[in-house]
Amino acid sequence: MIDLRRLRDDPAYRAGIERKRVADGLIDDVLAADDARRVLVAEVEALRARQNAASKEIGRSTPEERPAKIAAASELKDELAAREPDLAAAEARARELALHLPNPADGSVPDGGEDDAEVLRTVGDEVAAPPLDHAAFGEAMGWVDSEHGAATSGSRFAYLQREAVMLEFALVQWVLGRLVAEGFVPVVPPVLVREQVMEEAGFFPTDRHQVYELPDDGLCLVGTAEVPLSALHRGEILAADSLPRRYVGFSSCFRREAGTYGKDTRGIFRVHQFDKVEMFSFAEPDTSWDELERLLAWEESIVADLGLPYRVISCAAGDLGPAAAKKYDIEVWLPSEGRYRELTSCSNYLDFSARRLETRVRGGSGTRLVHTLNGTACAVGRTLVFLAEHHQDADGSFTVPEVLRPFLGFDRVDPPA
RNA sequence: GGAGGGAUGCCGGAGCGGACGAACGGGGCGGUCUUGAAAACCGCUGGGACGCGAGUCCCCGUGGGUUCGAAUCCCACUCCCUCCGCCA
Repeated sequence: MIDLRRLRDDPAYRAGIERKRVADGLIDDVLAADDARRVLVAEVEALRARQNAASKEIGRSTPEERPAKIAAASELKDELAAREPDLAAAEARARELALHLPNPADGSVPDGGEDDAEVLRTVGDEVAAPPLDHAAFGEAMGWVDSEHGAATSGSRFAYLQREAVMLEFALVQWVLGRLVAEGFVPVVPPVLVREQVMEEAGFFPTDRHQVYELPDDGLCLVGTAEVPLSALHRGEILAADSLPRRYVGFSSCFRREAGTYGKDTRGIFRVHQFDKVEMFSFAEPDTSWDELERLLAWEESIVADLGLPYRVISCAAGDLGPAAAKKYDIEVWLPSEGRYRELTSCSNYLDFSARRLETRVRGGSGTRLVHTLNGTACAVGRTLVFLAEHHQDADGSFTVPEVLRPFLGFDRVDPPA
């Protein structure tokens, strides 16, 4: 949820929203709805004040005076009751419209869409493609069974098998261990959450089409651990000296991938269900930009230690999604496609989701909304995709990245005979 | 799944439908006293909306309802506890 007062008063704030390409007139509609709301708030509250005063007087009156005063208060009550539905309607409308406005893009974010990201740095070499692409390799190794996955659950589902499973848990162990050592609290969160949490975390209504819902129970399958992690301190006021609070969540993630027909259909690059280790920070408003850089640094070190060549981009305004004010993607070179593809990302939401979740900080200059940030520590499936190409040897075997070896009983995997 | 009990401020814990945003205790903050500290004593100590402001309004798990008036009565929901049943 955006800050309506700032939208009214701060032209830069409004400009940040406009850079995200919102529907024509939506901003003005929101402002108009909010103005209408405020007019009614003033009117209804004045009526309520009169009614409250009248009622209080009854309590102080003698029994003889009461009937007349009750009659008078009754009239005020009816007058109030006649206006209240208008206020409720105005509030609902203002909120409904405002929910569709995205968090403004930060000033440092480039203009444009998907193709306008700014490349910040490139690390490692753009190596040539190995004999097999990730999908063919996964099949050859007996790691990925998409055929039976599709038979059981439909397209974009797969059975992950054999060493790939061991690699998954090695990755998770390694990444969790590293981040716990940095002070992150490890969490296995619920993956089914209430619809309300989806809205408060900033995903509904804008991204609703990407989410699996279980209407009988009023629950949704999360697309990332970010959702339950952001709701962890819902309605709480955190002590300033307890920040930043950093959590690292492991969860399965479920995404409908609507609108991606025919895109990335090979292998497990893009599937409906995958596991992910996700970082999440609650930070003080004054230092959240530093926190974003820290998340990025952790992500880079993880990708680099896996031996993957990558580049860091700052996403353009139109590609940020509704909640992020700024987002870095780490894109890894995918040899079989001859281009960089997204592996991880991190974003600063500022107070956008904290406003709906009502998570605040107390201390210093009073009580303020916290800032929330999130970043991918390890998207397992996609990491396996890149490992399959970068650690595939000429003879069709697989070399285990150095950092994962302590968690596995083997250093390399030969192709099945 | 069945039967009961509960949810109040930072914490504990009161609260006959009318002066309750809320007694009392603890904690915290400030002050007096003291060479310093402790003790004692005094004061302060929730969040949010609207407004330039004075101020007004809302919040006692959540959402409705009854009433001139609800922390207090009614309904639904959520969560917690106890007992019974079932279960990986």
